Amino acid sequence: MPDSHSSSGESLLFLTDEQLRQGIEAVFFAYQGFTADPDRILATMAYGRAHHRAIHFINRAPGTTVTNLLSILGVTKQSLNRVLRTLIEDGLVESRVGASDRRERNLYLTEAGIALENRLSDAQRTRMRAAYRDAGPEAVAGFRRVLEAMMDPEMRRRYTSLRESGQ
Amino acid sequence: MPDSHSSSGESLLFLTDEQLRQGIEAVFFAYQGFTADPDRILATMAYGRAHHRAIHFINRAPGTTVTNLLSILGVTKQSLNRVLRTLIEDGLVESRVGASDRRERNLYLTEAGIALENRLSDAQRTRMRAAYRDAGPEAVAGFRRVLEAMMDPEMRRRYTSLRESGQ
DNA sequence: TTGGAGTGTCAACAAAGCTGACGTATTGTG
DNA sequence: CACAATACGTCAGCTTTGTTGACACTCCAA
Repeated sequence: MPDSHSSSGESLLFLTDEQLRQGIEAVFFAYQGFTADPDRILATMAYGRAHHRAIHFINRAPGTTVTNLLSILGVTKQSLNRVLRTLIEDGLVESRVGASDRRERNLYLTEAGIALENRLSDAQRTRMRAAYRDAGPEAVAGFRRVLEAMMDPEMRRRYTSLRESGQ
Repeated sequence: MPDSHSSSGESLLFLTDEQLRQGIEAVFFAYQGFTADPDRILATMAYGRAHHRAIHFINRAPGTTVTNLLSILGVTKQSLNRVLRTLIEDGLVESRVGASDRRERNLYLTEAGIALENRLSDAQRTRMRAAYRDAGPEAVAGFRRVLEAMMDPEMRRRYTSLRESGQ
């Protein structure tokens, strides 16, 4: 994309360190809010954010493999495995031996897993819905555009492909 | 709550669960990118994200008290104290007895602390600057508006007052 | 048949959060 | 002045979630 702002003094002014700092702080405070509601629910169980993330992405891409989940979450195999094991033991996640490649494990949420996922994402969606409503549609489009630009290229690729498969 | 969008099909469509889910995932992936650069720098020292946050807000509001920092960061006194102690021992932060109320401790960055803060926030600002540039000024305005709406009211208050004091 | 990929697991450790309890100044109040 | 409350620091112990390193097993493909 050509730089359509190079002739705009406003655009230069916009990128002062102070403006950038405010953006950084906004991300920090907003992320606190973003995780607050699921965290409250998870705290009543023996689960944490790591469980939430695993449940979210298994729900999002049922049948996903462990390796794929690892690359999305960006943690080590050992760390994910600990979380996954408790979820399987508790009957929230099912691990099926891969059909074509039997080394792989395809992960699925059980009924109970889906129920928890709904509780968690309902809470999170409610906040997002309210924020979107307050900010308005144009703001949301900009919000999404900046978030996407903030991602590492690798993660943006994963995000984009998830988005395409989801709809 | 009255449905203020009943006359706008587009607005209703906008708030589908699928759209909200995409926003949630975008926040997750963007936050990975957001913390990646400082994390890389901090990993070369004996520091982590907690140190970064403390340094950031002490720099932002020099002379702030411990209690104030606690409420901004949303952690316990014990947790913050561990971080603060190492920063003071390492000569990055100075703790001065309060002038008016001598129970308080006013926190300041030292020269070395300022130097580290600059390294860390330069890295983070560079990414934000690039994202802002890619997305464009209107997108940034929307970005900021949605982030603010996502915050807990209490945090939004703190964010707003920081913003005012900063400029 | 053999190398390597995908998976799981053991052990040990670190960062960073938490609760609870306690001590010490200092300040404000009755 | 006496005493309660506030601000801060600290000790001890625990949890979650991340990390390395090592090793074993299964299975696919050359």
